[in-house]
Amino acid sequence: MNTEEKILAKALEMFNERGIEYVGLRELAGILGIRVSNITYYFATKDDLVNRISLELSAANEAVLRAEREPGLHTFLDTMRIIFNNHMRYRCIALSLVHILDQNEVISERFKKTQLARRNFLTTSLSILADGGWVAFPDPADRDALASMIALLARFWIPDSRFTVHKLQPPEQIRYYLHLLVALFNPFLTSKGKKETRKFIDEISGPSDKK
Amino acid sequence: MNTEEKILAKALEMFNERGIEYVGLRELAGILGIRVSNITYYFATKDDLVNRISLELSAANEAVLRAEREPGLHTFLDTMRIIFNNHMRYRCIALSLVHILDQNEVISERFKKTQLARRNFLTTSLSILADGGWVAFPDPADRDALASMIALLARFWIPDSRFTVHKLQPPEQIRYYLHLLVALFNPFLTSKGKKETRKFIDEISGPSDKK
DNA sequence: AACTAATTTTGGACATTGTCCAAATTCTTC
DNA sequence: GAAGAATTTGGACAATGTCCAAAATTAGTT
Repeated sequence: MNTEEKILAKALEMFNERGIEYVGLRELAGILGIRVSNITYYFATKDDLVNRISLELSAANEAVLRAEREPGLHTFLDTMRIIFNNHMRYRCIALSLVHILDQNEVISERFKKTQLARRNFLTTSLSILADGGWVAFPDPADRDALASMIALLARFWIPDSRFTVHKLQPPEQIRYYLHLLVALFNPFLTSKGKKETRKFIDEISGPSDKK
Repeated sequence: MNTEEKILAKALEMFNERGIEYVGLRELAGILGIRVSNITYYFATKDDLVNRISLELSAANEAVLRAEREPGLHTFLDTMRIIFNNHMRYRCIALSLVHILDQNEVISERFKKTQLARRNFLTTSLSILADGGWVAFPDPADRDALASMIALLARFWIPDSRFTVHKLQPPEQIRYYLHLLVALFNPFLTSKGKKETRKFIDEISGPSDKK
């Protein structure tokens, strides 16, 4: 592990724990046993460091979305589960998102593209799910509203967990919001869709609830 | 208008425009034609200033929730509309909420109480709406999920508007998210409920769309 | 009107932050 | 082993929020 990787790893760890804004470069350098200017050699500004970390998150998420999987509601939910796990691993980014986008031109531009791609993924996914008979939207506007709400949930469940379920452990927080995601689908599920959501719910609550 | 009020007014204006973190005390003082230490005389720390502003928002919202109004879906939606307007007037708070709560013990404690109260308001409101026949929840869990999603929407529509509809003017942004709020109710509306949501939609889109 | 006490305002200092740069050190390569 | 590139260092800089003693202003009392 070279210096650059050490910096990235420790920075992510500390940023997640205490928040990007509250970790000073001098403290980070101190813990790593190096000098501040050694950090700025690899990352000219703190923003660059944050940018790199957020690039890692983007890469992880894009890998998930690029993966070809059997279509269906279960697959869709499972994809979201993996994305939620990524969010948790890089939660410092989600927690400072507004702040970061205000400040960081590079991330801001990339984020806009990401948002468009995610929106496309969502609407096409929902259309496929409707065509395949997993869900049914009485009103076409229901589909768009669902897409908007899923996007909102995916974007803000991490900050929301600070207020709502912050006493829970991370795995339980993820479960809570995955349940909420399923609940969003609930009014539109066909019996075929219900079966897959039940399976999904069983899977995510299984590993820790078994006795 | 005394010095304290001048500081509060100009601070809110600048915080809303550029973000709390990006307005320095020296700049604020400069525009007001006073010295920095004159600000710290009234607000010992910047946090205290932010705290006061967020207190104003809380007071405005609590006044809305305390107001006795005729029960019903239309009243509920209209109450949310007023709250959304308050959020817009104090949008700097919503935009830095996570940041503020991490940093500011006083606001953080008060916020927890506010969240509980808001949650109570939501669940009892939804129960009343169900009892009154405006909405019907096939599954009792639907009601809780709806409450959670409304809470999420109310908490994060302002930051979300940065990403999604940030090219729109504030009034249109509010309309967009009020439509989303109505869409959340959509699957559960009775015909009685449908009538009131239609009326509400007409009202909020009327004033600017009339030709 | 004059004096006193309280309130308000000021100028300057302080520690901390991210950023920057020239010099010193270490590592590669031939 | 020497030359050149890559890395690391120490110290400086401006900007920020915070703080304090002194000056200026205002309010109240005789």
